Amino acid sequence: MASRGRPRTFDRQKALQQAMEVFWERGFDNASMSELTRAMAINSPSLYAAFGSKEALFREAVQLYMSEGGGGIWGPLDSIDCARDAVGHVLHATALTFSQHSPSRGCLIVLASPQSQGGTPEIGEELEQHRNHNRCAIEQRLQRAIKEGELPASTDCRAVANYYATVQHGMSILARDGATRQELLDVANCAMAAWEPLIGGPGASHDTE
Amino acid sequence: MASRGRPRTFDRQKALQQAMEVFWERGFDNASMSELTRAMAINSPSLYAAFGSKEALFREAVQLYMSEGGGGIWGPLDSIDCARDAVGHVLHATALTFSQHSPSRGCLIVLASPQSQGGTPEIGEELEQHRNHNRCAIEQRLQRAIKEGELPASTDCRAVANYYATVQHGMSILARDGATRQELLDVANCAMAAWEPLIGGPGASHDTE
DNA sequence: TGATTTATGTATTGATCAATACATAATTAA
DNA sequence: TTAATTATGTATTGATCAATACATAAATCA
Repeated sequence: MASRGRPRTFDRQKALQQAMEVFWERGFDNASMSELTRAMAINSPSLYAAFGSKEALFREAVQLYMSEGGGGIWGPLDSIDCARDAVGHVLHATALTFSQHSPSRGCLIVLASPQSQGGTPEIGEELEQHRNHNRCAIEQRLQRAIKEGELPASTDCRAVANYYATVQHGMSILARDGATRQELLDVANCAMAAWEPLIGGPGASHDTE
Repeated sequence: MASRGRPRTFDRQKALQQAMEVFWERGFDNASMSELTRAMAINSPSLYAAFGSKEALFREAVQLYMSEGGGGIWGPLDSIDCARDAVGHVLHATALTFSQHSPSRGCLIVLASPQSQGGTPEIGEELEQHRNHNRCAIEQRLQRAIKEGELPASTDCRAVANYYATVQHGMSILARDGATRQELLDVANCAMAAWEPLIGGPGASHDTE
């Protein structure tokens, strides 16, 4: 089935990639249409014909972001057998992903519109959902580890998941403030140092001396 | 020395307080002049006469924010004798401060303009400086604790300070995403669970992979 | 008193925002 | 061919942005 009218003269996927970069660097509201069209090397009517609106373009950019950088961070959470390694991977991959550009860029999901009541509420709420989804993913991974006998049943999965999600979110700010890859990795390691005390469970003693 | 011309008909401090609330809820760029003047109950010429510009108003609002909420968080860092208690206080006070409004609001310094290259670069860079200042404050507090013999000389102050600053930043995102006071307190406690492993002395480091 | 100074309210400025109207170009279907 | 369909480039829309011009009001100073 060939397409009917005049064929598109630009690569839709490459244009989307460029748009994602702009949204990643500038956030949703700060990224202007003129900035987007310049980066995508198209005129605004072509953008609206291909993507619908700035908001729809952003949603596609978020999907692309999650399938690339985000995928490497959260994808393996369920496939890694050991729960500690799984959570450790999230923080480790976060450090690597957030520092793959220079200067460090942090997370689009966290930084693009951090205020629910901010500029465009729909966007803020959509990103909030993604963040909550990731938070729940950690919590469910911990609950699975309890079922499998890896963690004690007394583990406060909600609190621990909130904690690691908080670290992951905070790493975005640290990255944006110029942290190096090594500094981000160090933060990840520091955060994982809490693992044993947190899931020590009843009777598990970690006393020194 | 009495003032010369027509006296101001509004309370400058109360107006500034209202402006701070708007910036806190909406961020710098998302807070429009019409929104600010409405909250401050003045017209824009009065605002410009009293504060200079939107940017100058924001800087004053940041100062007010730091003297109120921020003061309670970071002020006692140096006056609390035990380093662990000092850092613990920062996270504990953060949990209380971020959840004192409903819904939870997080930190103006973190959320008002999280992207250095975002909307107004000068604002982003100013807030980045404040965040870096807080990060350094923790680091210096830890170095002091080494000097006083409370912590082993092998403590990686930079890494530990980055870690706790990251948690503190991440709590802003969690708060904005609707976390309750108890959830924020739980996160603070989880983060403090890493303290003993982290300052346990040489050879106590854990790697994630 | 009259001159000076500062604040206020109305109305508006140029700039920029996201989104389109419109005429034209390039393709397929008949 | 001709009609239908889709994309492109130029130019523009109304809305909103931060910031002011201007006339007037209310105070102090001489």
